[in-house]
Amino acid sequence: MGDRQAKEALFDAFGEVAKALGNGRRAELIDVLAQGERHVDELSAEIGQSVANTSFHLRVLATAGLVTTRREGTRIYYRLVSARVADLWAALRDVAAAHHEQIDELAAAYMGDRTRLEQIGRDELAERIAAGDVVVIDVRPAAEHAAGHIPGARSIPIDELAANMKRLPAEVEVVAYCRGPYCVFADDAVRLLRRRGRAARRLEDGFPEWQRANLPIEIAG
Amino acid sequence: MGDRQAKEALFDAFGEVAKALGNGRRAELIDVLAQGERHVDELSAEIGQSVANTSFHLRVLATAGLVTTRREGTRIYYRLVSARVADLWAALRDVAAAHHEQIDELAAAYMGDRTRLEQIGRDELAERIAAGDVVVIDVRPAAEHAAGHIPGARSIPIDELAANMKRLPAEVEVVAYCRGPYCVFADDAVRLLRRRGRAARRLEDGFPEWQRANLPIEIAG
DNA sequence: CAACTCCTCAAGTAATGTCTTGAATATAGA
DNA sequence: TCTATATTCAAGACATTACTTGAGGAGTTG
Repeated sequence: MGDRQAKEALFDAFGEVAKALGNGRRAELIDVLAQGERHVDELSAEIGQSVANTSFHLRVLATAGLVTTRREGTRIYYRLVSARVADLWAALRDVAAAHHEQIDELAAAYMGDRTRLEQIGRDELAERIAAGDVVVIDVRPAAEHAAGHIPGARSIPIDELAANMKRLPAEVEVVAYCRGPYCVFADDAVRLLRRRGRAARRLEDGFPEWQRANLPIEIAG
Repeated sequence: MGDRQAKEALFDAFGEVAKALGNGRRAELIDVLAQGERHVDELSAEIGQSVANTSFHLRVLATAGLVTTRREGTRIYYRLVSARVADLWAALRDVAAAHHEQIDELAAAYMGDRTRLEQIGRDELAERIAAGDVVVIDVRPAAEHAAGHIPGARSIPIDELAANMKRLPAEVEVVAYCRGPYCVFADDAVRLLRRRGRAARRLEDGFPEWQRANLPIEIAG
């Protein structure tokens, strides 16, 4: 007790959890799973890897105690073990963004120029929803909307936005949201809407952050 | 923009930060540095590694943007880049403790039996300090006390406690604290005090958590 | 039960991580 | 300037990780 070997084993175990997050593909998986459960095939497409490799990474995450599974027919659905895992992911992202200058450049390369993109805060959006003078669109894939979304938000995956734009009520501001601060869907949606002359902003961050702020959510509606 | 390659680069960068924490020795370093700055020689003794290897691990942490340095004469002091890093470390520890059953066993092997060890909450301790009916002892190494401590706490490193016990005022409860939930010093102190018939409890968690709870601290007093 | 879908497992390879040893650098003090 | 101290750097041995390919297991459907 209290000796070096036992201490090493304990801290190695903490390290194992960090190591599980220490791979870009696994980080992407956590980011997607923070939206809700998904099956392996979808996840594999999401991170652009083979199913075998995706399965391997998911097992690493499961062994580290970060994700768990549920079988439904031939499909196996993965989900985060708890909301704390999403908290950990957010903390990691925040530290990385705050102290790793490179992140800014990489984010800019991935997200494009965001300087002219206006955002709306969570609390303000909650008020506007209550007042009813805003249309909220969820531009994530339909499966993520089904797994949980902001109350009243319409599911219009980014790929389908151009075709469905006319069905949005006129003369009302549109707020788009997606997965989080590093998700491009909402940015793309706002740019598209503005090009077509609509008033549009993106919600700060995304759905998991809305949920973590204890704001109301709706499931499969 | 928005393509897979850019997304991979961004998430790889997040992964790099996690990877920096993904080693038991580096996790120990973060845990120690959460107490305040320390120089390489001390850190090397703290994690039981060669100075060269410790220096290597510190450079990994620095490259990941988690720690930074300050030179003073021939010594180089390392510290966490910001309080957010301590938050990240706490989030990691919490997730690990909550979901990785093995942690419980490893913690028990390292910490010993804690079932009979009473703790006192932060808020309760703050009140008791204000009321003046408690003696608070900081059983971490003196360097950590010097880098920041709970107001009024006496520095009595665990090695020196047995020799200094008589100097503690009689008939007053003693509260010991150290580095955090996985630090053995306070446990050892409480066990020693109780064996000698003193009323003693340990503070829940440790100094970094006290600081993160925005309770008052004192530096080099 | 045969064919199919979805997922996991095993083996292999190239790349990366950990720790040791010994040399090199930077600063302080005689 | 010489010496001592504190830290970093470089090279190398050894273990681990990431991804591919192909086979195998589990459940469903005809």
